[in-house]
Amino acid sequence: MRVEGRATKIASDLLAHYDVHARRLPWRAPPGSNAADPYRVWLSEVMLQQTTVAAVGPYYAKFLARWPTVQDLAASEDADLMAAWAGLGYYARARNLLACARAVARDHGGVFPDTEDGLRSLPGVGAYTAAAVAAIAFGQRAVVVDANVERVVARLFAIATPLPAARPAIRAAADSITPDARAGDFAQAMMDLGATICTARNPACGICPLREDCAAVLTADPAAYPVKAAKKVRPHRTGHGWWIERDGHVWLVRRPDKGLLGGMRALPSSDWGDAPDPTPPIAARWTTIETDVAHVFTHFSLALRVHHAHVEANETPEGAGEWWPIDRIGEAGLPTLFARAADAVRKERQADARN
DNA sequence: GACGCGTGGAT
DNA sequence: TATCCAAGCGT
Repeated sequence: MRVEGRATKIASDLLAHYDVHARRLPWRAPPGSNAADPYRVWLSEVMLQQTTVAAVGPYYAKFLARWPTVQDLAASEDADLMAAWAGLGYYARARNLLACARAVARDHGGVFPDTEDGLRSLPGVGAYTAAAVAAIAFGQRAVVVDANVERVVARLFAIATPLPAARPAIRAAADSITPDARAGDFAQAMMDLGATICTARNPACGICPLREDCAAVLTADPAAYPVKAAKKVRPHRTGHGWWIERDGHVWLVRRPDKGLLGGMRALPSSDWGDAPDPTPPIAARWTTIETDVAHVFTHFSLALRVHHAHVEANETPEGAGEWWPIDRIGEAGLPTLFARAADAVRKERQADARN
């Protein structure tokens, strides 16, 4: 439900600012053109979920060069896709990206649905992404609410209810200021504002184009919005990983599709539980690296104890896996935790070689 | 609605 | 150094 007056002023103020100050981003059509490619918009939106623009940049360029169309992506091998995504995090996105591309290719003739509902039915496309693609790629009026919009709207309207309980009110407020025309530009303008001016910490209210529309700027601390519930403390866990080497190769496994680092290549490892002395995947003369690999995940921090050993040419650990050439370890697509473990082994080898 | 799910940069 | 934070989604 759109309310005339203040809401109209907010949209026009913001769009006028956007026309001059819009960030130039690789996935954005040039100013004045209506050439937004749904595939590119969708690809960028999925990569940008919970991920910074700076981190996405090189991945977006790599993906677009390698898979220029949704059909190209749909035809890719799972392992290639997962390896290309390695390092970007939240790997369920990569699995859903491929599932979505294949669904578009198979069920929609290679053409993305142009409605929010149609988009919403695709794997990995939630409320935010469906609205963003509908607005940005198809020019439809959709209420696009991400963390930036939540913050900007909570401040514009000085919404004091803590998140996540405030979400319905924030969404209604966002709906009230979303214009019928240029909804895609409006959404991107809101996100630009949140990323560059109405930032989480130290917002630059002095140069904000919505300063005279904002309720929070009249308060003692605009940055206090949105109010958030207290966070839980992050537990710490210890795990073990094994570097099994044989004739210039290392044994890599593929992690189960569900759960942490799902579907990714990895070193064999223990559960991240409390098992003090887990059983190695193969009997060998193990050496343990002195310094654990420290890594922080969203919901726990981990100290990975890395063990390494050589095995004989006829030995192979039980279960599925592959001998991967160590001089091409960079191409294995290891997630960051295991890439660091591999680095730790390499460094120890180099140190040993000097002694 | 809560929880699980990565990573790296900024403060 | 520790904490916060980033264009969320699926269960």
